[in-house]
Amino acid sequence: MARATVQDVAKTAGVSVGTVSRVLNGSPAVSASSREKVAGAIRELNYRPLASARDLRRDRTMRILALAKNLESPVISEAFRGVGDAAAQSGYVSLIAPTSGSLDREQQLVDMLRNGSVDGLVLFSPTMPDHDVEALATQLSVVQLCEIAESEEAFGVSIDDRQAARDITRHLIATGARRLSMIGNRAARSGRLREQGFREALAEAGLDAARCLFAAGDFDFHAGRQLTRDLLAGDQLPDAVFCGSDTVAAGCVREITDAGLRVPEDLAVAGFDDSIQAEMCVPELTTIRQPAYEMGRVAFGALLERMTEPGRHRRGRMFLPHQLVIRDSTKN
Amino acid sequence: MARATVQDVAKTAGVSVGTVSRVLNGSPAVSASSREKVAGAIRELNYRPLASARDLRRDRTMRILALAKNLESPVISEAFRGVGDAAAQSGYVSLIAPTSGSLDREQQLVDMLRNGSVDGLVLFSPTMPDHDVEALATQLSVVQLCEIAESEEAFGVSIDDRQAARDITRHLIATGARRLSMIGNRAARSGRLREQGFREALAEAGLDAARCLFAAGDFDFHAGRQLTRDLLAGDQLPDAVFCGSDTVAAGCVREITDAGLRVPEDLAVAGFDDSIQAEMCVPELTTIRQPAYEMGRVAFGALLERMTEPGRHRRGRMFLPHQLVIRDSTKN
DNA sequence: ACAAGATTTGGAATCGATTCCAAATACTTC
DNA sequence: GAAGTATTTGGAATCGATTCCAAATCTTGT
Repeated sequence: MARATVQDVAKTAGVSVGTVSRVLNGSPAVSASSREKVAGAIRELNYRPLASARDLRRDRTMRILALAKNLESPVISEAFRGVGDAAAQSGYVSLIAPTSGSLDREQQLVDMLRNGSVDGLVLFSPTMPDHDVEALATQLSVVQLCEIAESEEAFGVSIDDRQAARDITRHLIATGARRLSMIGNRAARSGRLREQGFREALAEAGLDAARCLFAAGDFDFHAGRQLTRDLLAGDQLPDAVFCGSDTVAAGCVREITDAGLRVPEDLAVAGFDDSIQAEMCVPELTTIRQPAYEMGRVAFGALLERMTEPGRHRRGRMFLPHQLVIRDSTKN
Repeated sequence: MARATVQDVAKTAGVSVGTVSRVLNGSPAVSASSREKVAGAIRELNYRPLASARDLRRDRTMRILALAKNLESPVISEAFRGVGDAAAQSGYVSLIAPTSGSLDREQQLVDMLRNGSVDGLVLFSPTMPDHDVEALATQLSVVQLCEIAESEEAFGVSIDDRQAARDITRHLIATGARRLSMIGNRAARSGRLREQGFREALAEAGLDAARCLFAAGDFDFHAGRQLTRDLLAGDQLPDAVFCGSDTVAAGCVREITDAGLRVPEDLAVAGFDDSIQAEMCVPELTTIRQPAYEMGRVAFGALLERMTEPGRHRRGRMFLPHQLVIRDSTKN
């Protein structure tokens, strides 16, 4: 059996297509009897309005899409829950797709916004250059989340990564660290800001950074181990390491422990994100908590504004407050 | 400026809409000169065909959707990469959405298949009852991945969870365990199969299960800790614990270690999935590796078949081979 | 019972891309 | 250069839901 159409429903209900559509869309200008007849026909035929026809006529889809390099990150996952819940409350469906860091894949997905497959886009970790993000955001309904391009025009929601890194580095210094290293990710926008904050905290304490290492490829547990191994192979050991993520910090702690050193007595380690990894680690990690869920809700709010009020176009970045979470991987 | 249409392109190119469409779709019946003029107009107007209009006319979207309870699971994430890569090779875009275990949310997303927003559906961990999965799969293009409903009609790809659990339990027994406990998840279809396999391995060795515990809510690190705490509070300790996931096993190991016992000397612990958690754990976990990426590819293949050949409809389950990975959390 | 007003209804036009058919043009071959 | 075939083109019909307008029906007050 082929799919039933609004015509079929009209025929079996003995009314016109106009009336069927009015029932479908809850128009008040329908008599109770018509409403019933239509409802009956819909049930009988198991009818569903075809999305493409509706979208074509209405010129919107009530769908949004989020793009992220990968979906495993707890922060992204949590932020996307926030987006999804806020979206649902406004009648939108939110979907997500991983780009795997491939420009082609990202392009293909961004095209879904260009060709009207979705009404809006949330960018978690764009692979395209900042300039392209800016161009895209000025033309269409786009909001950035977590990783924000350097641009006056595009709008984005995140924590103040620089300040957060400064806060946690200050904490390391306050607990007695004097030779601080960092394991960072210069490939990420947020990673560069965190490095900045780290260096600022050192500068304000009149300290110089000990050897800092930056990931070449992935920024994960294995990278954390490898970079820490390199760090430990150096001639003078640091007494604290600030890692750009909890996962990397977990690798760092593991490598230090395997080398027979103690955390935090010999080396303090700090992470970032307050993901479950921070709690799984032994000792548990001092880290920065991001209000990811709330960031997602706020980001959707801005996107909704952008989608529904063609005039308005927010710009710049919006910071939500982060929180320093002190655990056993740093001295007290 | 409003969006350009195929009409606009036709006008500026000085050809008919038919010709524009033919160029768009790579029809060979177009002269080189027309092709060029159209290409020029498209560039000039920055034209993109509107998805809803195209989809309406073609009666398909070239999009598929995957649903999972949550996206953080490394197995799901990896399997979805497989789906995505295979889909891309066939010109499909694949999206994913988390249901958070909410029936309403799941319903809303499944409706995207019903109303033609997508051509096919991949179900990772349905919240709806098996019976509904079966009904859905017989009517529309659906394939299950990892978690498979008990149904003859619906098709699904997974490992043989029962056999895998049997394999790893046999390994525990082979290394000397005699009092085996399990920390499992009866809420999941795969969890029930794993419990079955666990019990079968015990039975064939003539052993009785020691106290087994099952999660009430989430099946995560914290649940693993809590359930292990309960287990250790019992009067007679087991000498091995089989956990239904690496994350739970990590919680289990942590709790055992914190209680001053040693893994594997006092208690051996086995996980499941071979996620990164298994390597982050100290000691690293013996576990079962799932060929998640390949499972994803295979699942998409079946889905494609279902979407394009209306007659064919695979049924039953397809198993891909798992692998026992032996690490330090069990004796050798 | 009739006019004026309110409510409900039918049906055609519309959204934008695709496709089919017939017409037009180009190319062979003798 | 004519006849025939092959290539290219224009344009109308189509997909299915929504919406607007005019017509029909129902209320209400007198």
